[in-house]
Amino acid sequence: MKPPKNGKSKMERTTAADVARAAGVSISAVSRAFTPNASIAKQTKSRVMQAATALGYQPNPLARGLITRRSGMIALLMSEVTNPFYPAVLETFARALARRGKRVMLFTPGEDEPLEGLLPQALGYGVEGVVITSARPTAEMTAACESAPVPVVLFNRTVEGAAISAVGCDNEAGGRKIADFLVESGRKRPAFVAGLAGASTSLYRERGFTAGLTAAGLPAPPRRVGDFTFEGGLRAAEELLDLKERPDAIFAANDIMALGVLDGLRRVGGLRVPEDVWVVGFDDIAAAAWPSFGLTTFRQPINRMVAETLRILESSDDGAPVPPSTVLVPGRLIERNSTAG
Amino acid sequence: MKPPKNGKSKMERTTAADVARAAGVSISAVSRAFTPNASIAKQTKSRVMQAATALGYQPNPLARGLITRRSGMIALLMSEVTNPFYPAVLETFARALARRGKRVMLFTPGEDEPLEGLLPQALGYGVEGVVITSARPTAEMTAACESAPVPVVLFNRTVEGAAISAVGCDNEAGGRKIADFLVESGRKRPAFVAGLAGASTSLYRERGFTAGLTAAGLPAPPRRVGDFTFEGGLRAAEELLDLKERPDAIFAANDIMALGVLDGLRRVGGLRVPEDVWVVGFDDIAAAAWPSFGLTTFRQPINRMVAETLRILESSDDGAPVPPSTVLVPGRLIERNSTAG
DNA sequence: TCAGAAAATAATATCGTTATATCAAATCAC
DNA sequence: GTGATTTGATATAACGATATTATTTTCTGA
Repeated sequence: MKPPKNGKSKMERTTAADVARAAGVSISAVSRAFTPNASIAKQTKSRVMQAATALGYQPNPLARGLITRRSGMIALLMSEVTNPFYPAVLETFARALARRGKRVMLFTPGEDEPLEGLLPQALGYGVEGVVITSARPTAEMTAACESAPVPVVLFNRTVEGAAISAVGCDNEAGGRKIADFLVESGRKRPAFVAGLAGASTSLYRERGFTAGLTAAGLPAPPRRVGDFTFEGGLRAAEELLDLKERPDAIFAANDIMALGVLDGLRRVGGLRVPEDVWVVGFDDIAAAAWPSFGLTTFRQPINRMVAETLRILESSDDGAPVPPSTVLVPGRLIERNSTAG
Repeated sequence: MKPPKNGKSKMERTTAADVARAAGVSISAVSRAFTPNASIAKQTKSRVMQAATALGYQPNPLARGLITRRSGMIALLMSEVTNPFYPAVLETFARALARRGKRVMLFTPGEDEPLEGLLPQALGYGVEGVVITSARPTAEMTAACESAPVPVVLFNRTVEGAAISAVGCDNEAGGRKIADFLVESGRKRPAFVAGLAGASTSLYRERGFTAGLTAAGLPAPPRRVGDFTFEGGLRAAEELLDLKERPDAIFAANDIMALGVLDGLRRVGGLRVPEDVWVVGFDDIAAAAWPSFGLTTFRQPINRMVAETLRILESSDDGAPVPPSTVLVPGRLIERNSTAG
């Protein structure tokens, strides 16, 4: 049994009152010392701060949040944590917020918990903003978002006609760019692998892709659904190989499916990439750059997307509601070995 | 401009007082209605609940947490979110906690933010427990953990001699098992790729591995450091190929490095796996099962590890401190195509 | 020097809940 | 039917901070 380092092992929390007593000032002074731009004399502030650090004091976010309605937390509603794109998003958010002294509170629905319940819960915690990623908002949810007392931003998805801010990559332009790239490189029979039905990202990427192909005089591409998963992509590739006219290029709506497609073509179909078939993805996750894959893909600029999201969240910081805005940041095509442009 | 759906667009939060008024009872009654095992008449409770759902009331976790010291949140301290093993852990925790009505609060250090600062912050939010994963606790931090007013559990790592609970896979047994497997299959020159220096997981896995080899009369394996990253594994593979005696099997301390090793052997070294060299990893992340890799690996039973962690966190639910315990759950070897046992 | 403005401090109300003490009513034993 | 015991409800005091208002001190300029 070693003695505890300082007198109190299960330490009582030190409160503002303790600091005030130690510094010989009022509690209000302590509060003001910790409030930026508050009216306080330099000398008083330094005395308070000194006492505070000596006692290891820092304001209790709960108590502060109760009255200010600001908890220093941003809620992140995320349901598909296993697609590597989203952990990357999560990390970027966490780091960017940490830099501002804020924290991420993660809300993931349980097994068959509906997403709707999460928003009120998050609001109950007094979060200062809500970011919804990788979850298809339902109609009720849309309404709830619109009347939420804090800014809500959809990340990497949009809801047509709803008054909710959204930040994303320009998916349609991305799809178009990929189509143009394939057409210019002489591909004749491109195919498409979609994600989940109803997902706005998959939808817009397909729209741009198809538009590009038809603009070049090619027919609308054959399509399969891959559910945004590796296994789904693999299955889709197998199915596309059974077509009368085998595709000479496959664009999958996200990278993880594209990797599945690649593996399906090589391991199951016995084909070579890119000699026999080209493969293109969307996202630019880390695995896309691994030598085994060398996946050509459309990079989503996560950093900028996160920065724009935070900008929107902070733009109504003083409570004044701002009109919802939609921001589309441009991405770019990263060519690797799965194509030979 | 469409009118808001219900009377109040930026709705005032409905408080316990509102519900009390509506139900014709005191505020205390409302509180007791929401407290399990509280002394309240069935009839009163149902009347309160009815009014509550009608008004869309639910207790404010902040206010509740302020006085009860229980916020319904578990803090997760995580620094390496990009190794796919950890998002899987994160998701498992989030789902398991959601099932109990609790939430995950994620604390990720900023760029060069020290880990020490996170623990006090988390405690300030009144979290009911802290799980530390993928972060090497320093000495100060260890002390802070020991005197924390809520249970702290190290997930997938241990600190020797510290009075902190820890949950992990039996890393030493895993390393031993892999050594035995390689030896029995006739491998003569196994090598090892370590993670970060000082990481307990890498250390124990290596210890078991080396013990198994020496028990079979083989020399201690040549080793390289791979920093727990794909690129590190790739580099380590290149270096191991330059040895006078080329290894005929490589065990990497985690899967992501093992995949890097695999790719390095194939793409850079021009070797075949498993014909020329065997590769074994540790974790069993999703990518290990992809056809391109087919990585033989030691599966960490995430579900059981999470369950044990929560059990420890909850065991001192009533405030009574419980002695720290260390739980090692067994994993198992998953054989795939990167070995030919 | 002094009135008036500005700045710094202090005192008190408040955020929304639960804990505690108190009291009234209902139940029980004999 | 009385006194002891349980049950249900209420009122009030926390929890730990900030907002607001009131007060004091310091500064400014004629």
